[in-house]
Amino acid sequence: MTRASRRGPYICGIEAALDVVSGKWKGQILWELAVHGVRRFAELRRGLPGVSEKMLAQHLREMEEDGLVHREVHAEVPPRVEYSLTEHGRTLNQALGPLGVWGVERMRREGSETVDAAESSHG
Amino acid sequence: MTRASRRGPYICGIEAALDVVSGKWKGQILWELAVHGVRRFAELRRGLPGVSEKMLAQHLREMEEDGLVHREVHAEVPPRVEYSLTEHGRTLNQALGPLGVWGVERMRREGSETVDAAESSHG
DNA sequence: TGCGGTGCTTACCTTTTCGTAAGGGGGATC
DNA sequence: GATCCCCCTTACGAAAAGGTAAGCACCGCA
Repeated sequence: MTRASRRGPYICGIEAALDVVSGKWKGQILWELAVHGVRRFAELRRGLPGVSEKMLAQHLREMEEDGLVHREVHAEVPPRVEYSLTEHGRTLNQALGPLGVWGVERMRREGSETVDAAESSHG
Repeated sequence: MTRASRRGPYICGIEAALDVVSGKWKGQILWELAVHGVRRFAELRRGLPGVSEKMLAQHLREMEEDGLVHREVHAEVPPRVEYSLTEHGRTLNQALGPLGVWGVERMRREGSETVDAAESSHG
């Protein structure tokens, strides 16, 4: 797993925060959950074009460990698993707001191809 | 280099911003430059315990490419190279503020060892 | 004459991350 | 009865990131 560097002693808050969001899909997962409130595994999968089941499951597990995501398993058939943000996940999302705005500015500066949804920065 | 994924088409601003700060030492480099204004290579090296010359040079070059860092070479003997933040670097640093605060909160929550300077979150 | 400081670069190797493909157990659907 | 959906897990391998060590060109200092 990625436990080697994670949760290391951090020099500053930025490190501690980046450690939790660094991961190819974590930003988008945070976004999806912030926008939709509650999402099932397959819904997230469809919302993140290109993600593999392995990476999605892995990221979700790490984010759960980090206290960002709440995972609720309904003992049904077929099994239903619902993901949502915890309070910490929501505050993280808010803390990411300014960064998202900065990112949109950067995209604008570089004239990089913007995918339609980018306008909202992060929620 | 890391050009493979960098500057890819981004889905949201967060991605565009994270792309620029993700890197083991970039947060701390940003911090050092924000605190001290101008720093020489060897000063940065001393300010980032554990960093190798290779990684420092590589990160600085990437951050220069990304328009965050200004590099000024003085044609002297011995050569003197000074690094400072550009305007974009400074605004990025500001955008990271809330994230740093969140990170400090997280460190506090987890009772992780805090290195003294962590109190200031990121400047 | 040799060492240390300046600001890097290069080669090589390990660690971490990500992707691909497959399987699995149970139920519903065709 | 075959296939699809659900939510994953495992095994394997490629790519990216990071670390180690050495070298370089020049100079001041002892």
